[in-house]
Amino acid sequence: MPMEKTFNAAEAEPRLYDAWETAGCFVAGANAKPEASSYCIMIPPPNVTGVLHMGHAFNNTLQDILIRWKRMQGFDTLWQAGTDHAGIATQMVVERRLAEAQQPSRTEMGRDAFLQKVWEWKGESGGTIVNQLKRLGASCDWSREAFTMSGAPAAPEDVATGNFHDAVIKVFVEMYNKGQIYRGKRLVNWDPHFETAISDLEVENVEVAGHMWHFKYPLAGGETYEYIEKNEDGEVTLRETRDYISIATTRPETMLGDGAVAVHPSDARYAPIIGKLCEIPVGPKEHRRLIPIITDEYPDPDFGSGAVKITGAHDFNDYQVAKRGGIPMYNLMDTKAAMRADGKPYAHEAAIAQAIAAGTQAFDETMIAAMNLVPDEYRGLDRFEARARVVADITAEGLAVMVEKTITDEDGVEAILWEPFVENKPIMQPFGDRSKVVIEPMLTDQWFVDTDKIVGPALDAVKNGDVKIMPESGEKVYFHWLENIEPWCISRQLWWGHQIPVWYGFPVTTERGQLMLQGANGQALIERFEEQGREIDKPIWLSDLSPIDEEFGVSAGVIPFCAGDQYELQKKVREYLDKKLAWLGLSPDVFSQLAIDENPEDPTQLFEQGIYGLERDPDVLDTWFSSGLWPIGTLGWPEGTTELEKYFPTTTLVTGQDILFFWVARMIMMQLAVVDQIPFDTVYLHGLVRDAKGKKMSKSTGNVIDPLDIIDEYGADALRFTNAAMASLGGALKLDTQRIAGYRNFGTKLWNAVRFAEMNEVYANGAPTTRPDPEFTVNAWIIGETAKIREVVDEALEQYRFNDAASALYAFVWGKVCDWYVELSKPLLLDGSDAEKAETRAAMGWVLDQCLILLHPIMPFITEELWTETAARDKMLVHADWPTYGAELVNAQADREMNWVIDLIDAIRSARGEMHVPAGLRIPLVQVGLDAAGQQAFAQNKAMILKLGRVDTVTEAAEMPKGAVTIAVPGGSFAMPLEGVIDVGEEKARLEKSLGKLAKEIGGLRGRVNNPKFAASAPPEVVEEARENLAAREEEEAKLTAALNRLAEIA
RNA sequence: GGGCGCUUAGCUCAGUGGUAGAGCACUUCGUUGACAUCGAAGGGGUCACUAGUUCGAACCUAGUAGUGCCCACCA
Repeated sequence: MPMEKTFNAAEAEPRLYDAWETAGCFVAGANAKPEASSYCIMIPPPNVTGVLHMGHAFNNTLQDILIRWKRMQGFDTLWQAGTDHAGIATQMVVERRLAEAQQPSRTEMGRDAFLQKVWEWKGESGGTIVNQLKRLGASCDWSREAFTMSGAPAAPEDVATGNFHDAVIKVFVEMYNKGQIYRGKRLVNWDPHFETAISDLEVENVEVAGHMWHFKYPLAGGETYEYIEKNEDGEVTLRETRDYISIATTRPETMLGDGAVAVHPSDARYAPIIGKLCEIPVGPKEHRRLIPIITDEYPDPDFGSGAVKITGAHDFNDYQVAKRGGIPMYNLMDTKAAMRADGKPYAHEAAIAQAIAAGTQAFDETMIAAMNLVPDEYRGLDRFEARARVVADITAEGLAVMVEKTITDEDGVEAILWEPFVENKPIMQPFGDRSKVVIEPMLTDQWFVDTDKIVGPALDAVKNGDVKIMPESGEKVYFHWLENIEPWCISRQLWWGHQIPVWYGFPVTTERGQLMLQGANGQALIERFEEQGREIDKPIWLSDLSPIDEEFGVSAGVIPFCAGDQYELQKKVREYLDKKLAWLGLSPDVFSQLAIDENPEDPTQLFEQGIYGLERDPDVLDTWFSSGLWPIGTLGWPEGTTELEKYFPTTTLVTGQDILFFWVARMIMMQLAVVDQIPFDTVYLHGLVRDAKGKKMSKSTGNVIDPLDIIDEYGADALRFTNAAMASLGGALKLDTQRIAGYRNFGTKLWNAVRFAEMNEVYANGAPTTRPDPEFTVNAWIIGETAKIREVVDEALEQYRFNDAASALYAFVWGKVCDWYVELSKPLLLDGSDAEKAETRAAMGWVLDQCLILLHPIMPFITEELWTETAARDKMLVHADWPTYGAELVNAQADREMNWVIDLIDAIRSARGEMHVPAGLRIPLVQVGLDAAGQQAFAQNKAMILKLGRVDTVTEAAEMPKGAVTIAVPGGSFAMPLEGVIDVGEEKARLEKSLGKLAKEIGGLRGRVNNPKFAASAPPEVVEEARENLAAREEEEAKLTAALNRLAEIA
């Protein structure tokens, strides 16, 4: 049965993928040669709720090319598959689904029920992206599919195997114990939509139209001062008596939390009022807060008024100033970024704040955090509403700075108007990358990785070349970020994620003076002892903080106990109690009954619920903290698995440059911090896949290309080939469907070349097995060409130049095999001798097999189909041996001869075309003065030349016939006597055009060859090449000039 | 403000010192026994600009002009 004319991708792809998977072709170590070295790629885990987009398709195509290539080479390969739990993204999706289904909200159903829902959703949708990756042909080892939340408490066994959770927890505990993780109250980026802290990287700064308002902060007690402005020459430009200080702000609502006004110490304008108090011009008049005017290096005297209000709890700059100056930082907003409505009435709070500003009231962090300085009338307002209200109120009171404005009415009369000074200016505003709402700097307790402590080895690893980042520009970006790295906020106020393994105890004292450590639920440790009938003989004042508490990292009166499991936790609590009792001078024996329960009935439950009433930190870890452990976590760490032994450190990481900081840098840091090894040798970074015009794909623009639609329409191979062809190092990735169609056509071309072979009995005796030792030039030539291309492909892939590999294969298969070899073989296969037929069939079979092998990593489906359909094979193509032949297969003589033949056919065709010889017309050819090599080449390939040149007869002549079209070849000339068919003028024009081109080339070549400095400085082979080139051009020029002269004789 | 790129044919892009390339688009011709998802031929480029280095520059250096991305605290 003859083959179909085209490859049916839709039918074949699922069938082939299934066959590979069923046969276990992708499992770790499949097709590995004995003693093979390992080659491992970790998939960048897509979000478990995700669907495949073009970025995934591109990224995974490159990984698959590498892994299939290495697998065929016989390496012990592993492409580790898996998905990421994607904290915020997944929680967002599930919450939205609950809302759509009109089910109780997250907060209504509570943490456990909600997590149950998330796991259900994971079970439903988690397979989606995996199946989509399979459609792309990704040859991951799915039997090892990992998940970043596997092994977490409450993880249903059917949706997540493995134990990533333990690795994450273990790392947290180890880093905590090494002091690389700490907790503290810091100003962090707060996302009011998700009500969680986020890291710097999750903030997008966007320029938006904003306003800058200018307000007067009146000096306390009606004081005045001489305000003097001078120009550069020191001349006074303004002098007036002021009873206020002018402040500019883009965020008036934060004025409510001001702790001071700062000016630069060198700013003479404000020197008279340094240390005085001024009034925040908002809120009820009788309770206006007074704040000090201080100096700090931060304000720029040349910007605005030179005076800056300091709101430590709502601005990152102000935070630094406030810390330096001991200025209280009043938090104004709740978790939704609405103005706080809790706490005591404003009058009460303001009075305390007043005392603090006056220096008569001591304060600490906890006390400040509890205070609500939002005036009663603003409480509960959204921050933007509050802003409008504050502006309106200040303006109404006349405390806005006013400016003159000249207006002209209809009659051309000018009038001067005073209006509030509000500048319209673009400001950079921070937005949450997921929520898209304005991020609020918030003062909260969070967990941080002390990146300074672990960044060094990560920098060194790239600097000394242990880890290579490609393209190289990525290394510069990497260095720049790591050298200026900030602490990494890793706690998130979410529910979906790895809950932080820290339990808190509050050392407190009861009325009886005996309670020592309790959780938030009030369950008290001491009561447990009393239940057990043990009397405490004297009161224990454990609420007194001690060096012991410091040692355990007390923060805001809370003692954290970080532990990876219940035994550790019990031991830590016990250790704390023992030490504290000793410090108090009590016998540890008091708590001897606090025996560590080595064999609890249900340890998990005990652990999860906390022990002894301690409360577990409700927060979860940043998703990137866990994905930062992807390399070791998926290989089974902390167990010393054979996979870990074999595949770690992994080989290549292929990922988008947009997650260089999020993921790549952190993986390097964390792997080095945890196991003191680099996670991979090479990082291949690529850009964002864009549309044909270079625009970012987005739903709103409507230019999103769905890879699955592309696969449906053109097949996975076409998409993959396009991806490979786009993947130049550091190149732009513009996806054009026309291009995809072109590569689909390429597949069809290959298909039909094999179809031709099949029709010509190439596979009649089964699979092509051995490479023939060719007698005939055309076969020797194509075998040499194949050998060259194998070297090119390997070299390109070694250097991650996917586009070079793809375009070399394209040019070879289409341009050499199909356009020339198949055509040249036709006279041999159709009319040749038995020997010619047999050898050509064998050669063609071998060459096409090589094409399938070399193309397989890029186009796995169509090549596998052709491989298995043409003949019975020992192995599937996916496991075929990758060839190693090279230059030794190139036959220089055959090369020369075939190139001469090809050039001749080209010249005949070109002349025919330009002379408008009808395509169907067979013409006579005259050969003139051909040298021996030419004679031989012509004679040996005569049938091909006649067929492809559409020549019917060949004669020899001593001289060029008149009125003929001239074709100059090395070693002689040919003529096409076409009197009556051709136009003499046209031939003249053709020759002149060729001569013109030649003259230009010859001019350049002569200039070089005749320049003594060229001969002296250039490499000998370059000089030699130029000389040969010149000689050949000159020979051609002479022939064409002679032809032109002959034409002149006629005309 | 800092950093990193980019500028080559109508379009999208390769090309890192030695005769300017590909695909698509365009023009002409073609139902030649693998393929019209095809074949043959052809047109089309001061390699952004300027100045250097070099025997020789699209490529190296410096600057200029566009343009894109990342980072950044100017209230």
